Parts: sequence; C-alpha cells; structure tokens
Amino acid sequence: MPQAGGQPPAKRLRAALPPRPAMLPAPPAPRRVPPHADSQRRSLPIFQARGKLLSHLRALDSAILIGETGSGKTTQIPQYLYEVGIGRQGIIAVTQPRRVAAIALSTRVSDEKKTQLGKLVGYTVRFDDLTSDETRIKFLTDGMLLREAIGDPMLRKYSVVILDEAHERTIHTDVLFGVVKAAQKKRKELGKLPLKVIVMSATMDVDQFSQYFNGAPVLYLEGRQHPIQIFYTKRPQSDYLQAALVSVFQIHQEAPPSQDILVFLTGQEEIEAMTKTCRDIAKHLPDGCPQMIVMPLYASLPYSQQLRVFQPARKGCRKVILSTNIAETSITIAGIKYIVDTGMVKAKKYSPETGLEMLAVQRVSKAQAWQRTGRAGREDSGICYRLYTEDEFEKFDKMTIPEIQRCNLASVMLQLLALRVPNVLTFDFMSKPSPDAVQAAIEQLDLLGAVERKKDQLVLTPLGRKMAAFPLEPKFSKTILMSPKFHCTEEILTIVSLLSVDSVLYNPPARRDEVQSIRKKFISSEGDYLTLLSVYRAFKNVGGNKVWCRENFVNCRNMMLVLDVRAQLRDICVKLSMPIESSRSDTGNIRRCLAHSLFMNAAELQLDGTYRTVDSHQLVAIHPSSVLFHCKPACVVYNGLLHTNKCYMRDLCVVDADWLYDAAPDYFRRKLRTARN
DNA sequence: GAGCACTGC
Repeated sequence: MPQAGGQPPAKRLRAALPPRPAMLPAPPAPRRVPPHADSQRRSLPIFQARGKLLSHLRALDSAILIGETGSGKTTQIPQYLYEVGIGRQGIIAVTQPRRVAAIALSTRVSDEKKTQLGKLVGYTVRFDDLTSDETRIKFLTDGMLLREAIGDPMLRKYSVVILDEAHERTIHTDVLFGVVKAAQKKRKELGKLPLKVIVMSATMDVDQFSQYFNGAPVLYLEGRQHPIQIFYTKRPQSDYLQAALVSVFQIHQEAPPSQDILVFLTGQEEIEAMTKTCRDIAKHLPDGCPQMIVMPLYASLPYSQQLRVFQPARKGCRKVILSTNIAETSITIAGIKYIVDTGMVKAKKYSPETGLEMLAVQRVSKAQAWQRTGRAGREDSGICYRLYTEDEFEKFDKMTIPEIQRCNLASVMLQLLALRVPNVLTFDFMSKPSPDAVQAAIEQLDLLGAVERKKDQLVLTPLGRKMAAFPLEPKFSKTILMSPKFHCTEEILTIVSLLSVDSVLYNPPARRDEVQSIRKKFISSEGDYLTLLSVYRAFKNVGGNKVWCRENFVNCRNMMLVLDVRAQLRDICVKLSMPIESSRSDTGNIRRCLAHSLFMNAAELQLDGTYRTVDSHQLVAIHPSSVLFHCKPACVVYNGLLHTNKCYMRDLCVVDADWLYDAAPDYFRRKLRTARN
C-alpha cells in the first residue's frame, strides 16, 4: 500500500454542482423496442414542457435549448417538431459530433416512431447512408452536414437544423454555426422557406450562443442528474499520478466493492504504467480487502479490450478504469460511483507562426472538470475526487478553447471558399481564429495553387475546387490531383488513404522484438509511405485475412477503414474523370509525386548530422516510429511535425532535393532570399 | 537515440 504521502482528499463540499454544469450526451441508446414506447416517452421530464416548448419553437427562427443529461431533448424535440407539422415542408436535421451517436439516436427515434430505420427516421454518416425519400428526421454527423453544404450552401432540403452537443465546439459545428446563420439570412432575403435553427447544448456559457444568433431566446430543460459530492485536496499536489494512486486505494479500502472507480489520466503510456502499478499493489492487499480489477481505456486500445470496461466485475470485486478523456464524452460506462480527476489532459495546440502542432499535458478547463464529474451519478448519486485545490480550480479556464482556435485551418478555409463565402477573412465565426492562423492557412492554399485573387476577392482556382471535393487535408487532395502526371494514381490513392486513418501498424510494446523481425519484410529504405504501401499490397494479396493481420501485427480494423477511404477517394477521382494508372514497381514516380505536393514539408540533413526544415530552418528529428529512424537520408518530405520533447517529423519519404526545387522554384527562391537576409 | 489526447469528412 502506498502511504498517503499526498493528502487524503479532504475538503468536503456540499453536494452542490454549479447551476448548470457542462453535462454529457445521452448514453448510447440500447437497441430495443420498448413495449410501451409512448408511455416511456411521456415519462421523460421534457414531456411536461412539450406544449410550451412547441409554442416557443413555432414562433422562433432560432433558439438555444439548454438541457441537462436525461432530459430527452435530442430524441424528443425532433419528434415533437415533426408531430405538430413544424417543418413538414422539409427535412429536420440533427447533427452529432460522433458517428456512433448519430446512428444510435436515429435507431432509438425510429423505434419510438415504430418505423423502420431509414424510412421516416434515418441517418447519414461517412460510408453509411440510411435515408430515403420518405426521411423527415435525419441524424447526421456535423462534418457530413458541412460537406452537404458545399453542394448546397442554403441547405434547401432542410426546414430545421438542430445543432446538438454545441458545447463541445467541434471544428465542424463551429463552421456550421456560420453556415446555417448565413443560409437562414439568405433564405429570408430571397423569400424562400424559412430555416429554423436550434442550438442544443449542456453548457453554462449560453450568452455566447444567444448573442451570436441575434439574441435568440434561451430555453431551459430539466434533467435527471443525481447529486454528486465533490472533494478537493487541501494542498496542491506536485505529483498527480501519485495522488491518483493514493486516492484509488483509499476509496478501495473504504467503499463497498460494488462501486466502481473511473480515473482520468492523460495518455496511453501513463495509463499502461499506472495499470501495472495498481495491479501489483492490488496483489498484495491485506486480508479482508475486496479484490480489484484494473482496466486501461484509450482510443488506440484494440476494440476487444475496450469492450471489457462494460462488463460488470464479478461479485465482491471492484472495477477501476484508468482512462484518457475518451471516457469524458465518447464512451459512457454504467455503474461508476467514483471519479478521480487528475485535472490534467493531453491536448493539441497549434502555432501558426511555425506551423507546429504541440501535444502537451495541460490543465483541463472548468467545463471539462464538470464534464468529468458528471460521469458519476448517472444512475445514482456519485462522488468526485478532484486532485487539486479549490483555489487551483478557480484559476482553471472557464471553457476549453474551441478546436477552431487550436488547429491548422487550411481545410476549413478551403471549405469556406468552396461554399462561396463572400469573404473568408471576415467570416462570421462565433469564436474567431487568430488572423495569423487564417493567414497561414490562406498561404498554404496559395502554395498548393488552390486560390487566386479575382477583382480583389479571394476565390478558388479550378484546381482548388477539385481539391475541395476530397474529404482530405488540402495537401493530400493536391497529391492525388498531381498523381496522373506521374502515372501513379493507384499507389497515391493507397498511400493517402493509409495516412488519413490511424496507423495500420500495431505495436504492442511488450512484443517489440517480435514486431521488428516480422515487419522487416515490409520495410522500404525509401521511407514510411512506401513501407505502408507494401503492407497494403501484402494485405491485398492474401485477400484481407484477419489471421494474416494478427500474425503480421497489422491493425485489421484500421486496414478495413483504409479500404473504405480508398474506395471513396477513387470514386471521387472517377467523377472528376481522372485517369487512374498504376506505376507498378516504379517507386521513383511515387516519390516524385509526393515531393511535388509536399515540398513545403521538406527537411535536409545538415553537416552536423541533424535535420533542418527547408521551409523555416527549424531543427527537427526523425520520429522514433519511422522506419528511417536509424537512417540518415540526405533529403526527406514528411507528413507533419509533432512537438513533444523534441520536434519530430512523422511519416517520411526519401526524395531528391532537385525534385523539390523543380516542384516549386518560386517558393524556394523566395526561401533562399529570406534565408540570406 | 527513444514516442503516439480525441473526433470527423
């Protein structure tokens, strides 16, 4: 047992949550047809407010709807609107940040309406569209509605757009705010069918939403949240891992074994180490202490192991789940009584000056802390230990910085231009990204040849318009569009698909030597892109065999996704009438094609053995996951930079320096000039 | 010489 060197969580607060804590999406709906669907619907808290809500919503162009967990707003509001004929002349769209939520919710609602999924109620997510001409209530991912908007910026199919989970502020929802607002205005001006916009959120910060939508009224709904006790530490903790460990075992000694614990940590490595430590300690607990089962949970964990967190522990045994913030929103686990919140999260930052993405451990926001707290008390009252003092908590940021202010904006700017937004520089964002970030994105699009000035207006070039057709980062769309010139479109499609999903290479740390010897047969001395290509080709040769994947340390789930992505991209190429050729064994053309589209991501070996980027002369290193980690090629292009302890290049390809200069002579002349100055 | 929060099109 670790001694309580860290303070025991001490300060007892009244079971008072803030007025409206940021809460969670409804738990994934179980697939069942309730015997008394109607009486169940009527028993929801929202049902009492039905009449009032509808008379409000009927009169309003826009409304903000705040509802806590369990209010049933997401499943009921679309049905209410449909039942009284609001928006019969068009489809009611409900957006969700995640695919699984869109699918689960549409299933639930179509069950409640006693209809077949895909008829009256349907869903549209990438690779999967279950809607028909009859569909009047349509759940879709926010990214999907945004993509639809490119084809129809006024969203003419829809009479109502409901943006759900707005408090999560995903980049897609943030862009949609502006898109639906513009569509609403335009439709009004043209005297067309009005577009009703409903923003649904669980946030405390409603003023911003209301203000943005021209002072739209805010409607509140009651939820069904059980009380949660919150404890802070007396003193700041210098070691949150140690503090978490102490808390877990204190709870374990005091609480009945049927009550499970969820601990929020920052990343895979930390979680695996903590899992081991907990298991070791749990082996040597004193007699009479209940047993403990410790489970790690993070996104890259194989699916089968993720599923284990849903199994109830056997009687007399406590479940302890050590999780990243995947358990904050994406995965809901029943039966959690205790939350241990370290107050830390690993999150991405973006600096437009350097184009660098940083992945850093940092403090959560207050909203995030409330979100974590709310993960207890779903079925019954809960208890949350915050491993920081109340004073520290008061100093946390109120809200998490929206994604749109932490990202490279090249894709967003390309989409806005494709939507024919009059001026992307002054687009009406709810939270404006920094002008530097916007400028950097425009410059990147300019380098790729996607934009031009026409009558002092920034517009897409024909190439840029084609780029917007692909669901990819602009640089990858460009790579595909360049590929016919190098007669290697088949191979580029494969490489781009492989790069746009999570890695297909499975690297269990415990079996490192085994992985290395098996992987040898795929490794290309020309870099990661070509190594991935040879993994893909081998996979195709065995006909997508699961056993082969296991034997070769290939992540089968991600490989299947690659096949879907590739098919989608290939379809788009066909629609654009591109010739699709294979370069077969000629890798030179593939690398030339990559050099021609990724020239802004190039690095050269220096005399002292280090690498510097060609672009800004930034000191960089080859990422340890690269097959070129032990090599010193003279010149490479890379997929992106990641700043952790060092600045790493990820996913490399060996190229000829001459190819880069051929690809963009103006760009490099400019770079040379600035370098000399 | 040593590392990978989470989504989504």
